[in-house]
Amino acid sequence: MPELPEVETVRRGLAPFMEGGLVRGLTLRRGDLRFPFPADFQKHVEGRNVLALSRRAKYLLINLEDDRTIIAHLGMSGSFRIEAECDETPGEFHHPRSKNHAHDHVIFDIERKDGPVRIIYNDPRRFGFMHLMATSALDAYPAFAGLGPEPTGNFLSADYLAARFQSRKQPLKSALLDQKVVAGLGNIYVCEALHRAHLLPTRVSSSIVKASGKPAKALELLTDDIRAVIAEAIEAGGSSLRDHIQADGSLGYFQHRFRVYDREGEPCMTPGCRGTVSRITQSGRSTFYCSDCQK
DNA sequence: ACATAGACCTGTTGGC
DNA sequence: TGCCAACAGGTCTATG
Repeated sequence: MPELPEVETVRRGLAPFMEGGLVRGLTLRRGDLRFPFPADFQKHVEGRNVLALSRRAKYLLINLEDDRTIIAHLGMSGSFRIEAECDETPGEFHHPRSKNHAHDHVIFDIERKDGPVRIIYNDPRRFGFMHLMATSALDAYPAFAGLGPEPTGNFLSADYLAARFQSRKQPLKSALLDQKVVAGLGNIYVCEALHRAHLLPTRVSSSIVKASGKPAKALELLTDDIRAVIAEAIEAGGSSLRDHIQADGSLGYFQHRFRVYDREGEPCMTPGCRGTVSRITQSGRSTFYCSDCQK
């Protein structure tokens, strides 16, 4: 589920409940997710205030006082939800019936001026993980070394991509999935961006760079489309927050109409295009595209 | 440098 | 209805 826009939505949803709150309790329902939890995880976290929530690529960063930051990754199936205290029975929390509580692995009990809240991390497949770093040493976190620029910021440009693609024979799909090229793109949004840019996912990356090393027009368009796809998805996440947060407290899953992803056999949505969406496998992942309007 | 396959896990879906 | 294979939004490792 979580590519950059979903993680950003989770961050925005959690921030009002966690920032400025005190972690009264941290409950681990098992010893590990994808990796073991940090040694003395509770000891480092309990009794500390949450200063801020931020995000890098698909990583959620929970910054605590005393130079500590929790680095959380949601893997494929991780999600957070928020439970408020019941009015009638203080100490009890609202449990949405729709949720499968079997995979509630981590519980943050947050103390706030307006009452306690419970933040629950649920992850059926357990590909997610949580690590702990000194905030002052965050840059030394191995996964952050060599991470590409965020598609939301100014460092992603056609010139930058041209430099990265210049000698790449990799297909565009693989190059864009590489977190060292652009941080935060995943299978869905790469498919969507390439569809918007009318570029075949199988196309050799260097083919959209001119001999001079300057970006071809196609790469200029691709850059804009990556930005647009991500920005729109973050927007969609924002509206889903307003709609869903009261319903069951879940964060991260939101309705978003994709133009190609998971639409195999359906008509291409490019205006004027009469093609049909195809599915192929590239490096073990499904790729969706239209062979009529993507070249 | 690059591609592919497999690993980690459980849940959902679609075909028979 | 049941059963089973295929597949799922992410990374990491090993192997060619």
